[in-house]
Amino acid sequence: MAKELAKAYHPGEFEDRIYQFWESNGFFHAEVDQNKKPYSIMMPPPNITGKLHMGHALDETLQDILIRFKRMQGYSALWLPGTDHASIATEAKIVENMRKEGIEKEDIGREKFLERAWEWKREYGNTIVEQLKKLGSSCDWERQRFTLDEGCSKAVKDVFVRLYDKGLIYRGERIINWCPTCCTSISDAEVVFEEHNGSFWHLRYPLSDGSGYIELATTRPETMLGDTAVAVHPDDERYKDMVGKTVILPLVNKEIPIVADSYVEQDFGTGVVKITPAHDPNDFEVGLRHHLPVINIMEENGSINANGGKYCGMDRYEARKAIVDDLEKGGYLIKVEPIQHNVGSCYRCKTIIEPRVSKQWFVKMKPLAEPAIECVKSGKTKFVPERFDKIFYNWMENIKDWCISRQLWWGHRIPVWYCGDCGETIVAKETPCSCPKCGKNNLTQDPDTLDTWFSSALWPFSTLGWPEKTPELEYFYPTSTLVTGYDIIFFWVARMIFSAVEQTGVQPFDTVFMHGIVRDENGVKMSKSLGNGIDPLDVINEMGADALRFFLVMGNSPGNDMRFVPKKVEACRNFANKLWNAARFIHMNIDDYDVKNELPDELTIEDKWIISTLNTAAKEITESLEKFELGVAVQKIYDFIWDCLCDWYIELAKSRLQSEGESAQNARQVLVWVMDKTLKLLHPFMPFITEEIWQSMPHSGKTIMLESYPQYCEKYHFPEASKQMNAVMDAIKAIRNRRAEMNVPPSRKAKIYIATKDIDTFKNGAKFFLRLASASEVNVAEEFEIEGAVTVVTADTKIYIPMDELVDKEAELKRLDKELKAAEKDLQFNEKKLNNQGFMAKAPEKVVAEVRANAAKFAEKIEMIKAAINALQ
RNA sequence: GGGAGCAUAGCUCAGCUGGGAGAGCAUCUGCCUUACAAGCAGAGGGUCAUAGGUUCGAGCCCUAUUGUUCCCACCA
Repeated sequence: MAKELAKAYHPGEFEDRIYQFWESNGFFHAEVDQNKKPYSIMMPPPNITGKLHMGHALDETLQDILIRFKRMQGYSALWLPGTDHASIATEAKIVENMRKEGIEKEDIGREKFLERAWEWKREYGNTIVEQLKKLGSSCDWERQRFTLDEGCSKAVKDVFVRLYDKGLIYRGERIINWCPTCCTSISDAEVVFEEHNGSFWHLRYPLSDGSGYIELATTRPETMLGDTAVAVHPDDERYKDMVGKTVILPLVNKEIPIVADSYVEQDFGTGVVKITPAHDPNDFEVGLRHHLPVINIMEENGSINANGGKYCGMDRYEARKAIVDDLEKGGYLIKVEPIQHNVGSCYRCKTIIEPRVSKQWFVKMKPLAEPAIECVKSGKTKFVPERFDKIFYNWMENIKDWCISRQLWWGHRIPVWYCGDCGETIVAKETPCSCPKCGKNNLTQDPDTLDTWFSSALWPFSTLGWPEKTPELEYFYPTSTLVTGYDIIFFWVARMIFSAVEQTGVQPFDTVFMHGIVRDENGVKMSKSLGNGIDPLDVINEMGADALRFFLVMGNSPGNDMRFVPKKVEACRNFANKLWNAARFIHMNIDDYDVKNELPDELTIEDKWIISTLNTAAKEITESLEKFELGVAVQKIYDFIWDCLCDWYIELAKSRLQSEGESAQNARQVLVWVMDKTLKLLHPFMPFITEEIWQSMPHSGKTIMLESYPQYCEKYHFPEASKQMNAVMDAIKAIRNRRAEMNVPPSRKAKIYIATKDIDTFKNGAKFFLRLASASEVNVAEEFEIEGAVTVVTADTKIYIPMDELVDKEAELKRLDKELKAAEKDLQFNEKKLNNQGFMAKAPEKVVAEVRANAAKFAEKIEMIKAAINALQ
């Protein structure tokens, strides 16, 4: 570690070195330790295909702040990192790469494909992890996990079998969302609805008995190939007579019935709906109610299949065109209306999804949802901010069964085998050698894999060794806090809750700390397609990780979105620079001396003031952190460092430091002590700079990150000294203010006369006026008789500055009069309250006392101003 | 259709359980005061969206309204 600090703050020169120092010393590692309380966070595993973006940076920063804070508070703080195999995204990536070589995945087969995938994972899967380190993330890398590693696989199989045995996993022909590009089913949560400008084709289907037509409208005319009925509302007078009749399906020339179903809205369109059970979720339901055949007309890639007759082989949109043409030619098309409607597309590839009946595996959600809701209702898991529990309830209460099978190869393969001989279905954790029913070994495993979120849903406990009862699971589980964005409540948070409650019987985490999205400077969501994303690594290179981290929590409240504003990052960098220079100042003063990091026996008023202020700050910062008010905490520490420590205490200390002897030595010690505590308070937010400075200061211990977090301490509470110091500071500010108003440069010193009842305080503080209020000489007494002076009044003082040539008696009187009026208004405000019986009777005593004190303060000030006016006249 | 958030200084946003409104940036004034011009000392700037209500007291709690963003459901 560097002993001396470089002349300017250049984070790039030490951040990597410090990270290595921490990591190589194992400071991030957390152990089961019965002498400590556990605190645990499971990192939301980023996709192995991912690249660090601002969203990660925010998420990681928040977690790191919490974990460093708790670690310093003495907890055994585990932050377990890992990555997600991201089935669809990764498989798409591999397929894409193979295509460049002219290979399709079917060409090489499942095994070879998986070999490639694992190879890809080995090569690129850790990229994002390495990037996380740049942020200073203090995770326990020794415990890093992967959602497709052996332990996770074991947990996944275990859960699958348990749920199956309980009847909560079933296989069935259902209508699911099909992505023709990814060629797999996806869950409801993975469908994104967007408004599209489409067309509403009005068609006429002729009645079989030749008595006329029935008119209906559709946005997807190609699906008519799979129509198996036409539906009207049972109460609809217009069509009452037609129910029970049949129509001839145009182009297909098939007779299909007209059924009555209350699903149809009479007022929408023509009040008639064509029913295509195989390709529309609502129609599927209608079909079930009326026992209609289900005709699948589509291939996996979205083209029309053999059931589509002459349209077979055409892409769905090509077929749409052809069918509309043919309908028109046949006289079946009445009109085409433009319509705006919502169309679902695949969250990953944006392809318009196709509802399609197919055989898939599902998790029965109702029985799982109820205990999960209860888990949050009872407060076992709390959302921060609270409002997110409503979103959670709403989703959970209306949840449909979860389609978990994916027609992909990269992922957890479904642990189900089918017997080729007797048709038995075997669900097992281990590959069975033979069919338990017929004894033959003609078994084939289900080719599908599971939804990625099925394995991430187990993350809080699968990472700790579940289903084994490991010491880690025992100690760290349930985990303490989950930090994540509100955008994945459904995908992940909700699924972790119901999975944990079902499998482990307890909540997966005590608190869910939600954050928002990082938008660009104009409030637009950052996205690859818009190219408005900002690379956190670029920001780190330019401003430092500490500045980026600080920015990400400053002025941000839980659950709210934020904007990335470069100017603000710069302000945070400037703050780091400020601290850096404060440290350099201290070095300048201590390097030639032997200075201990402990408080001297004798403390001056300014020492007591800064110690007391720091003490209060420590209390408030801790409280804010415990309430997840990180933005508030960071503001407090910013104010303390910049305003209290740098702008005041260091300035106040300068005169003492220039002297020799004990007084200077005491000042050095206080500076070192205060800096030490300050660095610790700041460390969770700005880990790098605090370590770098801390190492350069007198200290014991190996690293600041394992030091204890400053706590409020009664013996550092000095209310009286603080009050006195504040009186002096008020007077200094008032003088500066007055001089600035009169445009007097600081170089122009002047004598000052302080009239006050508190002579001791101001005689004591006289030296501060010399340096900080441009005084050439300070006189303190109860009263002065001075002609033609500039007068400054505070609650405790009346100060005369004889600067004859600057004194304009008229202007001075005017100014004093203005101040008098202001003070009188203040007094009135407080007196009004004191005269208010309701206030006196009902307001808390503390508030009343405060108002009383204020009234007295302003009354005194008024007297001072009046006296000053008299003296001037 | 259901639900949620937001509306505070010119801009971007804080304001924790109700006790006379804050920060950063921007603007203006004066300063190289030997840690820091990535700085120092000052200044200006707000009917806290609107209208009611509760309360001794409301930016904060309640009701309604307007504007805005988002989530869920879904329109054949």
